Amino acid sequence: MASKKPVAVMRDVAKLAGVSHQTVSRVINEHPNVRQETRERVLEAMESLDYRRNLAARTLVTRQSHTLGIIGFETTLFGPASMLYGIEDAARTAGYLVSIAMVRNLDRRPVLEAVDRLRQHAVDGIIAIAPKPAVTNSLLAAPSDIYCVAVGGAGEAEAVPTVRIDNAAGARLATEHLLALGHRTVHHVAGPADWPEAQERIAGWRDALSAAGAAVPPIVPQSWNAESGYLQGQRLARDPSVTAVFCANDRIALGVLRALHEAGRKVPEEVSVVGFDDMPDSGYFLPPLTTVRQDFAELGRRSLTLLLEHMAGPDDAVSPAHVTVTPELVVRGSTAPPR
Amino acid sequence: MASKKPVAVMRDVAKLAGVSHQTVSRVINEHPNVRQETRERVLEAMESLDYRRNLAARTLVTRQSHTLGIIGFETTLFGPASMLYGIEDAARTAGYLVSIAMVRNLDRRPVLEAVDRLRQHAVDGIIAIAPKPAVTNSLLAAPSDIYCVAVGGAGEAEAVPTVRIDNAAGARLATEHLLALGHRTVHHVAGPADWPEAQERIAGWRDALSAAGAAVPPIVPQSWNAESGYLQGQRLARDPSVTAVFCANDRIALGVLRALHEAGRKVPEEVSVVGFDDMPDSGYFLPPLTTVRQDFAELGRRSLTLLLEHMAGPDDAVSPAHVTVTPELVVRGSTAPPR
DNA sequence: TTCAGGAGTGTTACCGTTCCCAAACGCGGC
DNA sequence: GCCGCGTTTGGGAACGGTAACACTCCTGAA
Repeated sequence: MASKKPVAVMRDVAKLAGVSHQTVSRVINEHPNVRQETRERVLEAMESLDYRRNLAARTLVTRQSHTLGIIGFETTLFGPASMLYGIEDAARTAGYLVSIAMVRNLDRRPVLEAVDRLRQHAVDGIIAIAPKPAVTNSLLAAPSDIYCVAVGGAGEAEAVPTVRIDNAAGARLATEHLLALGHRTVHHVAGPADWPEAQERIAGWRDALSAAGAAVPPIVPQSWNAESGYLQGQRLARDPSVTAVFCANDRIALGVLRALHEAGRKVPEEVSVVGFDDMPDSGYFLPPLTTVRQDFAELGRRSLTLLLEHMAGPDDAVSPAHVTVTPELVVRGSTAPPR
Repeated sequence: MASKKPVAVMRDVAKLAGVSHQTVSRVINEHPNVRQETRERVLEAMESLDYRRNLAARTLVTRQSHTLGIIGFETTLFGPASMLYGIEDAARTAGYLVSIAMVRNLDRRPVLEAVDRLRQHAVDGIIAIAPKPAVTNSLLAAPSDIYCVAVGGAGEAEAVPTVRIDNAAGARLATEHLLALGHRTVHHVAGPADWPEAQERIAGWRDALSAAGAAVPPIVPQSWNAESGYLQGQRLARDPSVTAVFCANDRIALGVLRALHEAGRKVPEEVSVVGFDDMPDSGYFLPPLTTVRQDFAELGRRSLTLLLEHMAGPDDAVSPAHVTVTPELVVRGSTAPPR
């Protein structure tokens, strides 16, 4: 075998180029005061030795790992996964590596443990994809020498900078679309009561109904998944006065569609349905789902920008502490005027 | 403000405990030769100073970062995202942090760049979630001092250790289920031709048909998404002899279901449909989808185990270089005997 | 001619660990 | 009482970078 590889270090490069290691350091850090000729000689030496700098050594002295930490929850779902993707993409171009620390539940303990784990690995900043108050609060309790940003959450007055979409506006968009089609009111299948995002969507829906003078049907907040949509859909299907349903996300909408179908109520002829998220295949539901599109990847990118700005100089406050992205209505085949 | 925090280092702990830094090091590394009383004194000092060791310094000298790298592709999809989740979970309990490097396409260049990026950050090993030959080949071209494992791919004789599911067996399961219901043959909507997993599913499907003496209909490999399922579904819907369709994944199946529905062909009464993957909401399709379940998280966990074993001692070859997980048929409402 | 100042380079210290080796200590056997 | 040996402890030297500072040139103004 003998796949000996005497990994080249800075001294080797320096020796080969006939300069001091400090000059090599200056070259890789693009320090201006290096003669062009010297620089080239060093670069050549680096090339021929296949040199790459030891980031651990650099981190040790600079206290910057050029690594960002992400705290994630249920990142198997499309939304969180896309945010992760967006963050990683932006981080890469900004010269950062991304490390992940997932939490199984959103209690204080696991979140703090995750922060701690990332901190030991000297991450320069943390983005939390876990939009519940418990998480942002835990973030606040984290050591203050580390920069944190939360993405996808809600809450106005959080002390932690946040990137979020305007859930209320999205819900209004959906509700107004249905009202404009001529529905007398719009029912809502809400997300879990303890998620701010679900609350904001409820608020937006309620606002739109009130503004139009429409009745506000009761809601029964449950879960984000298709099953809870199915269960609530069965209830709604039994009520002949229901002609329009706004679902807190696309998965719930999928369950509602199935319940309506099984009850023999045609969509969109008898009942219109709107979702939220615009998952990859929502356009292939039966019927293709009208929904509110969230640009998750954009959310991820924005959160990274926000984090980097805060890291650069927290006092500058270049961008506001809370960034809001506006969602967009995508009209497909699941909505129509009432008969 | 003045949130000064003179982070405690090993020397501080040593001083407080009245020992040398070396003894502190022995305590945190659980070296046996430390007197019980001394150990306790040191632990107490660590506690009171809120000491945590500087991993960069440790990495510098041990050349082990206790970080694992993951190369991912399209990790917004449920499958890859779940594998990532499974890997992270297992890595955490094994004491590793996970860093991710995503690639936008599977050419050699981006993959090698990803390897390089991870290597600079001194990861101890790499798991590639990107099951195409181009990737595993690139992995082989990577510097040999780093351990690599591929997950979710196919290929028997790869030089890179692999964890995969038995796609052929899964496809056979699906096909045999349909044949057992009484269908004369089974049509297949395949995945992209250049994915080994798609090829294996084709092979399994073909095997099952041949074994039963059934005709083997032609296939038109396309993509993994609902759209391509929809397009192919429209073609199949026009052919009245089609009574059973096996789809290469659940998303394709969703598209096929929509095409059949639009063509007025009832599922499962007129046509049976089977998917592959068992995505979270497949049970709420119209009708609920019979499918082949892949345990993605398990795949992730296994790949981590394999990697750790190889890192511990490549010669031992504790477990075989290629681990195969068996999928499972989940029967729901989209399959029935032909009329 | 002298001197200030900046560009280009080298010298040395230091970041916080772990590793290597030696020293101090305790203990049983001669 | 002394020696050999194993346990416990400490003192340096790495590890591979960056930061601070000093030193040489060279230029241009006084």
